[in-house]
Amino acid sequence: MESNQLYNHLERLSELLRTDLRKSGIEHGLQPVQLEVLHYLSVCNRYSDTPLAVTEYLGQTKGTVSQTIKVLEQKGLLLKRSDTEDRRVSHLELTKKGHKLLDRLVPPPMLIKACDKLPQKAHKQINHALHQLIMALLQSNGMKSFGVCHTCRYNGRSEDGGYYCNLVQQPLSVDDVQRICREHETAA
Amino acid sequence: MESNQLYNHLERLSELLRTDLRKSGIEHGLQPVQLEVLHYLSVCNRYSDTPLAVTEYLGQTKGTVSQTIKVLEQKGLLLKRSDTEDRRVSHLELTKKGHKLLDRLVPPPMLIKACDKLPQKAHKQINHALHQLIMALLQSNGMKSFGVCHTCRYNGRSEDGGYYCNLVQQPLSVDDVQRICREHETAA
DNA sequence: AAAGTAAGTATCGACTCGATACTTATTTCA
DNA sequence: TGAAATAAGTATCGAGTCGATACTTACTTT
Repeated sequence: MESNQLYNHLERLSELLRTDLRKSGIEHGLQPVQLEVLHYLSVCNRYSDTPLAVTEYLGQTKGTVSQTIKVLEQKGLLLKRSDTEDRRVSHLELTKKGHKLLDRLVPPPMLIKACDKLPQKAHKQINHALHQLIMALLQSNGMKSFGVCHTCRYNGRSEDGGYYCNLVQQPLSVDDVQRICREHETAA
Repeated sequence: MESNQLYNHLERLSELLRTDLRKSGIEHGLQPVQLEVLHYLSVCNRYSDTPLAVTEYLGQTKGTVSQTIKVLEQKGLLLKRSDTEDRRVSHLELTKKGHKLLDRLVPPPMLIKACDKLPQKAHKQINHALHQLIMALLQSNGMKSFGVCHTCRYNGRSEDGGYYCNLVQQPLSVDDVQRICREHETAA
């Protein structure tokens, strides 16, 4: 069984990460899943900052995510605003307090320490390997990729040379194209 | 910040794995953490099959682990036996039912699918990268390695040519040296 | 306008997990 | 040798997770 060893590693890694996340989060009254939501919101684009997008990203139900968001809002770490076009939709935005907290906790200190000791080359290899694995997982299970616009098949250029999304038919800034989008589809 | 991208990947991977584990576990009435305990017990050696070892491996408190184990015992997935030498200590052992269940759920189908699509070479690279990362994490944070006896500094040979552990002063079988030990220390 | 659908919320129950206090067994050491 | 310290594990509590279900509100379809 080839995937056995791989699973051993993944489970261990996952457990180490989660334990560390729990430990550093608890000092600020945050659960692992809450940190994950904050982190996601800090890297997603303006079409992907809704509760539903979080739901898809985390693979939970919308009820569960709704709870998590409520708590984060009460803690003053994020702000909820109704969409002006479709009032069923909410947009979530980190507050300054939220950003500050995230900056201190993510990436977790444990990981930073480990990275410092790794040579540049190993670092690159690991990053590449992880990316490859994630892609394989998503593709072979027909899941959304949640990649950055830059690598999306809908991403193009407008006449003035700027970036342009052919799906939502909107221009994108340089910052935009480096953010995660829930509509992302890998370029062919 | 070099570790940022790495963290993005790790968090995503961890989340994907956990969601899948939750989904497949729920069908058998098992939580992710319960599956992790079962899996650990299936790969650890006879010095590492105690509640305390599980506690260290999962990075939780002994109270929490005690609960988890109690549930698994009630479900008939594992057996608890008192140590004959030190009656404070319990040894945990998967039942046939436990082994059967684990065989069906681990590795998770999602991962198996992904592995099938990955070329042999990529598979090896990913495995190596993960191992390297785990080692870096454990070393730079002074944590127990939980490696297999085969790679331990205490592992040696006895006069008759068999394996021998210089820490517990006991001979080890061929099967033994491929199992995870809580006393494991990386060879110098 | 009515039915259908989508986004999000409210509530409930089973479960996790840390904290604290406890029991029992072993070790230390005066 | 006997009391204190320590170790392994359990019991209990409370805050929080998470899925299921039912609901509200808003948009879409026909």
